[in-house]
Amino acid sequence: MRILIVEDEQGIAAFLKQGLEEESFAVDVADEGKSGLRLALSGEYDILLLDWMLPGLSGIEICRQFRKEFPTTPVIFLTAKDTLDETLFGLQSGANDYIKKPFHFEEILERIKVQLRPKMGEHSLFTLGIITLNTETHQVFKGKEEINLTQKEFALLEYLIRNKGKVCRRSRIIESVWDIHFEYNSGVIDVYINALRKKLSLSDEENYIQTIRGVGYIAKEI
Amino acid sequence: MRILIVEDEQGIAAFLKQGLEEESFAVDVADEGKSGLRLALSGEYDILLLDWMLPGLSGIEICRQFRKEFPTTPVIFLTAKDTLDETLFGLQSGANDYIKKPFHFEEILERIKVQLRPKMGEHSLFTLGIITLNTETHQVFKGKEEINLTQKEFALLEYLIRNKGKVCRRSRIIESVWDIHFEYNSGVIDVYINALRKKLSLSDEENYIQTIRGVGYIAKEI
DNA sequence: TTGGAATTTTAAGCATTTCTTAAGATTCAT
DNA sequence: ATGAATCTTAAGAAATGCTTAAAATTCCAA
Repeated sequence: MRILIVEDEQGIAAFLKQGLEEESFAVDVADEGKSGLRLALSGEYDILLLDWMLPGLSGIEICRQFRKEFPTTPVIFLTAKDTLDETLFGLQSGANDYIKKPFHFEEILERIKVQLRPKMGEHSLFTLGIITLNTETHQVFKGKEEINLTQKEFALLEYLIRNKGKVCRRSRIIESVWDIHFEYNSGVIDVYINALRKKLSLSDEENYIQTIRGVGYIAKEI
Repeated sequence: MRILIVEDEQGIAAFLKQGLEEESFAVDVADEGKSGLRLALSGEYDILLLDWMLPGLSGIEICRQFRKEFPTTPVIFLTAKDTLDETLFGLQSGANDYIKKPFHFEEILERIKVQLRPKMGEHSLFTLGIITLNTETHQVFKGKEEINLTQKEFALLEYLIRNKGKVCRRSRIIESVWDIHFEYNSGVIDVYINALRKKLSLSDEENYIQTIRGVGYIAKEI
C-alpha cells in the first residue's frame, strides 16, 4: 500500500514516514502544496495524508482537485485547527477523516487501516488454538472435524477470534454482532456463548472462550 | 473520570451509561434540562454529553451557561440534527464536538477519549512498579503473571494507579470508584485494599499500596 | 402462499461469583 | 496504656452468568 504525505513540518513528516514504513507501507513525502498535488495526481497512491496549512497550496485545495480525478481514494487531514467548523469545511471538500495535531501514531495508523480496509482485503483464515475459522468459505474446523455453526454463532466466534487476546465487552459484542446500538438487557450473548462452547465441545484444557465476569468474554489460546 | 449525560431518551441514556461504566467511567444521567444544568454546574464532571433537544432547557442553553463557569471542560453534543449550520451554531455556543444520532458506541467512546486525552493521559497501559494495568483489555499483570481482579478491585487499582504518587483520600475514592456522593461510613475501601494487597501478594519490598493514616491510601513505586 | 424446519430470542430457575456489612483482632500515635 | 484507625475474616445479600426449554421469527421448498 502506497501513502503520500503532504506536510511541511519536517519532524512530523519524518515521524510518520518512519512509523508507517515500519508497518510496511510505501511512503512518499512532499513538503509543500504544489509538488504534493502533482504527486497525488500521479495516481500512484492508495491514501493521502494532507496537512491543513501548507505553503504553496492549501490542503483543502489539494483535496478538492484530487477528488475530481480520484473520487474514491481516501484522504485524511492532519490539522492543528481545533475549531470543528473549519474541519467540517474540510470534510465537505471531500476528505474521509481528519486527525487533530498533536496526534498519536497508533491513532493515525488505526484511521489509515480503517480507510484502507476495503482495498487491503482481509485475512479470511483465523485461528484459535486448534480451531480454524474461514470467513471466505464460512467454515469452522476443530482440528480436522468440521463444526456446523449457525450465522449468529459464526458471527460471534468470528468477532471473538478477530479480537483474540483482548477482552470483548458485552456492549461491543452486541454492537458488532447484533448491530444493536441501544440498551440491551437480555441474555442472548450468554446463550450463544453457551452454544459455541457446546458445539466446539471445549474441554477444560481447551477453554479457549473464557468469561470475564462483569465485562464480557475473551478468546485466547490458553 | 466522571461523565454527565443529559439526555431525555431513556434508552439512549441507559445504553451510554452502561457502556461507559464498562469502560470504567463514573456516569450520572439527567433526563431534562434544568436538573442537567444544576448537576453540570456542581463542577464534578470531567466531560458533558448533551442532548440537543431537551425538555426544560435546550442543550445549547446548558452549554452556554456551563461554559461561563467552566471554560475548559469538554462538551459533546448528541444531535439528531444533521444540518451543518445548526451544528455550527451549537459549536459556537462552546461545544467541543458533536455526534449525530444514531451513533455507534465505539464512535462516541473515541471522541470522549480524544477530548479527555490531555486529562487522562493517552495510554490504556498503566504501571506501578512491576505491576501493569491495561484498561483496554481489563487485565492486570505482576511481572508476567496475570492477576485476576474483580470489577471493583480493578476499578480501585486503576484509580490508585492513575493517581500514582498522590494521596488518595477515602472520600475521593468512594466518589470515583463507588460513585457514592454522600458521607461514607463503611469499611468497603479497606476490604478492597486488603483484597488487592492479597491478590497482588505485595512483599515488604513491593509495598506499592501504602496507608496514610486518617486520610486514605497512596500508590507509589517505593 | 403456506407449512415445517431451522434459527434466533426470551425467560426462568439454578449455580456461582462478587459485593457489602459487621465484628473482632491488630496496629498506630499520643 | 488508651482510643482511634485500620486490617482481616467470614457470612449473608446481591449481582452475574449458565443452562434449558419454550416462544417467536426467519427461511426455504412445495
